[in-house]
Amino acid sequence: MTGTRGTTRIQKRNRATILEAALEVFAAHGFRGATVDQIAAAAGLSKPNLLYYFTSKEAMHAALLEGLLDTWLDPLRALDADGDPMQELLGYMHRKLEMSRDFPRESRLFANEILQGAPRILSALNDDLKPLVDDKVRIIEGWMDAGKIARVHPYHLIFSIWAHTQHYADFEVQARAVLGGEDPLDGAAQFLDHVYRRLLTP
Amino acid sequence: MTGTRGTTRIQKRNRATILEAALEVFAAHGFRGATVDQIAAAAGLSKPNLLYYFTSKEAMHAALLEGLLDTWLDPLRALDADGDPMQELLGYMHRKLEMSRDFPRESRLFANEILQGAPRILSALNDDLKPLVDDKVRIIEGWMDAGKIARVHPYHLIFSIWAHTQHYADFEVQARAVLGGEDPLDGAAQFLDHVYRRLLTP
DNA sequence: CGTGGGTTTGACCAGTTGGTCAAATTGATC
DNA sequence: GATCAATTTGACCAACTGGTCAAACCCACG
Repeated sequence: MTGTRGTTRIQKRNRATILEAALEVFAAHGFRGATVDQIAAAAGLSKPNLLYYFTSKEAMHAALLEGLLDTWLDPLRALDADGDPMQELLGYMHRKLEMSRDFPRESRLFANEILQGAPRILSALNDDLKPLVDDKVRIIEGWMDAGKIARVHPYHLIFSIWAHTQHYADFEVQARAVLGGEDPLDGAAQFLDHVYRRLLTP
Repeated sequence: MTGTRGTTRIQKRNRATILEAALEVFAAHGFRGATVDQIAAAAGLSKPNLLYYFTSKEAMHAALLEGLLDTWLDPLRALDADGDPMQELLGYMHRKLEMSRDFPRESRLFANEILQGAPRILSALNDDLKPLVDDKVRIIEGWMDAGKIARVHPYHLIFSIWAHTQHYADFEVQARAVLGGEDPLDGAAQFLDHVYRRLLTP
């Protein structure tokens, strides 16, 4: 496709188009539920053309997952040891909540992968996710030792934030049904702000 | 298969065996990711034999989902307006958490269905789930009005409990990776008890 | 023990799916 | 505008999938 030179303008455009379509379809139907034909239709390209840019359906899925975990963890990386503890933790929660609103398809893609046992990103969970969380937990424990925030199990605190934000993205249909059509995320920010403020106030 | 008489002993046994196998496979791979052959292998029966007891793959899935929502909501139904508010709400949370431990496959089956947009149980969410939640929310609001528990958004309080318990069941792989192999549910009960006690104490 | 319904299965089928390939078309560069 | 690589596609294939069916098998009951 490209001899020894870098990527073409066309390549760049088509790769992006394909990944956008693949995200849409994988998020809606899961890996096995998605078909290359569906992705091709969503991308407005022919099936053989997709397989000219990505060697397989697997490759498209892998390309999406590759960047995802990184993006997903960016808010946690931003947790600053030198900031105000309550502000930092609430800020982290709010950023994650914004991602639930802005990237629901990415959230579902991730959820699908974890639900199947994380076969394709288990190593990344151990190699990248765990060290990062361990690092941030140490910061949080420092804040607790200093009496800046109340003492709670720091790992479960993070799980709790993940649980909430993932739930509002992935289970939106259910929450919306219960609320009679109202957008669940409308009240979520205020509720969660209150929950964690109350939990962490010393 | 059975003329006019009731179900045979063999039927009862095989139906149960098949549903058990189907739950295992559907929970692990989702509806489209599961194959009838896989279920047959897991059940130790031949594929045509499965289709003798269930008219289609869809029918097996439907049979599983049918009872699931009911089972899933049993703990919420048990929420007693006449009980002690804090005890009732903490008890509900703990019962849900026990279900995460005891029925992780059912939890994943449910999660898969919701993730795909709840195509097969959306009507049940509106017809059964919503009225039940509405009813219990009224009870909770009564407790808040009476000053027995702190005032929080009651719907989001329920979402919060769902989010936590669903997370510990469906994202177990991730949480376990972060904890370095330790069972996430070990510390969950104590953490959540603390969270909701602190949140709801007036 | 035979008989009739309940049960099981090997062989089979049509539709779908991921992927291939040679040929055609397009685009950039001189 | 000639040339060659990059791009696109129609036709095709092998494997898989859900489902069918006639024939075989088993089991209770007389």
